[in-house]
Amino acid sequence: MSSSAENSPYRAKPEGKSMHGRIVRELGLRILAGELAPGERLPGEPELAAKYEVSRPVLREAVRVLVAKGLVLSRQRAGAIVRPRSEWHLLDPDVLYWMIQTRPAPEFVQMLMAMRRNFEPGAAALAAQAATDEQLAGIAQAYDGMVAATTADELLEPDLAFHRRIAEATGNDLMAYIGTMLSLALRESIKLSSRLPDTHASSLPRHKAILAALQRRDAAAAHQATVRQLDATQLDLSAAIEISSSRR
Amino acid sequence: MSSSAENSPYRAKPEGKSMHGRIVRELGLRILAGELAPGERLPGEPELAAKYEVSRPVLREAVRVLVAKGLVLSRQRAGAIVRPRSEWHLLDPDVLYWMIQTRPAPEFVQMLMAMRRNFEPGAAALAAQAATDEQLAGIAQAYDGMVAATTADELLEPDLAFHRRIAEATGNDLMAYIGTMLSLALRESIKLSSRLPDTHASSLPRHKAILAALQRRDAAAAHQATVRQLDATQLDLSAAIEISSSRR
DNA sequence: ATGCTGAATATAGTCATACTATATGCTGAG
DNA sequence: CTCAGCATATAGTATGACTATATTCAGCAT
Repeated sequence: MSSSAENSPYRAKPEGKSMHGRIVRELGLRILAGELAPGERLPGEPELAAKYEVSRPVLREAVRVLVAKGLVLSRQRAGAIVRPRSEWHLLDPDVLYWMIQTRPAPEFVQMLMAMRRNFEPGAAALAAQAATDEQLAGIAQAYDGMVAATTADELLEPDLAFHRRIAEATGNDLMAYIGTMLSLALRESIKLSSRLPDTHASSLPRHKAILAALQRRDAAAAHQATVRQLDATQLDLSAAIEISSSRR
Repeated sequence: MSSSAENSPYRAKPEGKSMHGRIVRELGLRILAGELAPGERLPGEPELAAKYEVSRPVLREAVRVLVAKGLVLSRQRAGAIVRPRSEWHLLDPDVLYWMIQTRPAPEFVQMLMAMRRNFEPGAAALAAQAATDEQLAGIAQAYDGMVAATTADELLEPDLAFHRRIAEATGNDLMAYIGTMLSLALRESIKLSSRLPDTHASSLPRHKAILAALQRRDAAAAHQATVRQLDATQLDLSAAIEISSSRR
């Protein structure tokens, strides 16, 4: 309002996205970063609206979204307070995204890998039993995309699709959702951290083993092949973390 | 406005909760029930506001929440359209809750059980390695609560807490979140469907085996004991479903 | 006829202001 | 010292107006 405000109240500053979207992102990141700690009360609506240079309705819409994601609790008279971490909807894509950006990458990747090791083998086993022919074809197609990739960068998307589609092929909506979120988290983690060494040559046969097991409808083999693939990934990651920490 | 409207615009009709909360619930349920199908465009804001007898800002806050949960996509000029099911945030507590209320119970419970079988054994194994003494004490306390229960109803909460706390004891926030959502889903499913036969006597020793393995820090045993407990639950459920379907 | 350009239009997005409802805290009476 | 009732701060709701933008369609040029 005060500093270099335009004469028109409708200054066009989309600044990437919509007004309320911008505020959701800023407040969400501040909460995830711990700058606004659980139990803490954030400023009143008029104050926040002034700070972000938006009207109160827009500010309220932003707060509503944060409430919807479990980050804050808004009560009359008391104001909006940050909820304890255990109440946050960590598997909301936005919350997950903010989490990636505010946590030490190695720690977060380790958490992701623990999730994968506890999720993907069983998902593959289920997919071996439940996948439709179309879904198997989709997984095979993702594998083909991996084969066609010539750089680590080109490998990323087909690789993610391969694992995500296996989760979808379980026929279990909740598992498919988890697969999608893992895929999202991995993508952003990798984009953010330094590139991994080229695992192209070593990872292809392991993925092929998973695909073959699925096509044979061999649940046990699919389980085992996925475990092996994750073990290999874990080793690659450990090496990469080793390198980046020794570089520092 | 028209039918039996009060003279004051601020008619006190909290009807359980806040205005926008009510609308979020109604629209969310209609979407989950398929009454508003993916791809379908829901009425414009002024129309919806009139229908639910609220002001447009309140209606907009409700739509924002639905957007935040991945159920709808709101674009200028085009209006708000229902997103495909694969985009919904199924592990959002509200979405999960609406899902429970709009899906055939047996089908949903089967999906939940598949999730549990693919999640809890591994979580227990991790908890055996990572749990703090306080967390182990909390799990033991939940077990004591199960022992103290005299009815199937009293058994429910300690039982849920037992499994949820194991997930928390993995030290992995994402797993803890999944444990919380599973707990929520199980509670509501059970409340909604007919009570299960009294599994008190048979379930106690199996839970004790899990607890003992955790206290011994024996990951393999914790894994195995959890698998056994889930197998038993699966049998109980199959029997219960058998009964309720033959009754029909 | 066909493809392109630009104006009309419908709809969500934003703003400003005013008033209400309610939880909290304080003050005074018992 | 306890409790009831009032004052107050803050979120909740309402109204009306204006803006921004994507879509659609008409008119023009090719």
